[in-house]
Amino acid sequence: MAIDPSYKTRKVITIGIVSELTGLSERQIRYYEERKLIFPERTEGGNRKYSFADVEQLIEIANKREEGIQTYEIRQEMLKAKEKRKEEDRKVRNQMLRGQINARFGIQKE
Amino acid sequence: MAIDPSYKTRKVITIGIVSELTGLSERQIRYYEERKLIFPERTEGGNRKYSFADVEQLIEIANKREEGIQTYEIRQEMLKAKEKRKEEDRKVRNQMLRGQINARFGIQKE
DNA sequence: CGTGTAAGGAATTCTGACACG
DNA sequence: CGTGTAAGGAATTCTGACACG
Repeated sequence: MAIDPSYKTRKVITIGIVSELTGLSERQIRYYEERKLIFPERTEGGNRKYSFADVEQLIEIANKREEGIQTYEIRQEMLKAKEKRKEEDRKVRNQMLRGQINARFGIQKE
Repeated sequence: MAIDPSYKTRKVITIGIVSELTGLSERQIRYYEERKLIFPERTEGGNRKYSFADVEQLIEIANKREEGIQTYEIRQEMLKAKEKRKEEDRKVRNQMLRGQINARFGIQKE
């Protein structure tokens, strides 16, 4: 969740390729960045770099746009989903912590 | 083995990024292609596109070059390894075929 | 053999703006 | 709001060649 240089999340694809992969115009892709729906990295020279995860994200955005959903709403949904993931993460951490405690001090029934 | 548009094998990375990822110069990367050690695709405009698998391949090549192995030898090793994979594949297919036959006509012991 | 480099040109990408709506 | 486009410039990539070794 912090150090993940995997194939899916490494930002290595230039905008032209992303355009081909998604069917979106470069204009659209840049605009969705402006609306904070996507967050490419940059090369030294300033060119955008995307990951496969970004490509998938863009395809989802394209689908929602086709349904007439506005970028602002899409952003709200994304933020909501992010909160949800955080909540899930918190629960898992608690579970694990509980597990650690039980392992050390024995299992208290009830 | 034929239709695999996965993150690992999709050719989507330009040579500049590959250079950063591998630590090799663009000159070296192009030369290894000339020596048939790597096979990028091309954009419409003629620019090279590599996959993550290519990047890994290049790193292996770089390691072997550091050991002083010549590109010709590296190519020979690659071809040998490829033959080996084909052989393995052939065996697996035979196993599966045998399985099919047994499933239909019963298992002949000995 | 393997790699660096300068050369000239072409493909790619960038930003800010105008347009339409 | 979301997208197209022309504009000018900068970053990226391409090929073929010369150099060294």
